[in-house]
Amino acid sequence: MRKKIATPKEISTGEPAIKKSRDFFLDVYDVVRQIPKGRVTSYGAIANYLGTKLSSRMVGWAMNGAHGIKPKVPAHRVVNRNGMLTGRLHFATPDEMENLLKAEGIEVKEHTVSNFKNLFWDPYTHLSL
DNA sequence: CGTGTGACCGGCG
DNA sequence: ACGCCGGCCACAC
Repeated sequence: MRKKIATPKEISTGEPAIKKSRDFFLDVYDVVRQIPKGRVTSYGAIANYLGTKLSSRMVGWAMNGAHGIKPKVPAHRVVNRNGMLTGRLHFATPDEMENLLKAEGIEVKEHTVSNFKNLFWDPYTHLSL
């Protein structure tokens, strides 16, 4: 079930979306949407699940366009390998990401998810190929 | 079509 | 522990 979604450019410019989206983006969004509430995962884990574990940066790029698209993409549940909220500055406000996580019962200190190890949700494991 | 950049990651000194 | 470097690949210029 993959529909056409806009690229970060198209979204940021408020374009009609739907043009030449990459399946990669869609796959990323699908995975992110499946992250259970109260759990988090990393860019690398998603990339790994999609078979392109060396392209974790693309996951971040995809998140860049995950804003305001529908269905909602819980981008706040994606952090880097250390549990750090590296993408927080890309949200409406610098605290948005942190607040969303806290609202789900996740403790955040110093821009880092506490007990990240336990809350980590690996799509490669849970969505078994 | 070449170059630079990035919400990353793993490896190496 | 810490910092640097290379790889990946889509996109903007």
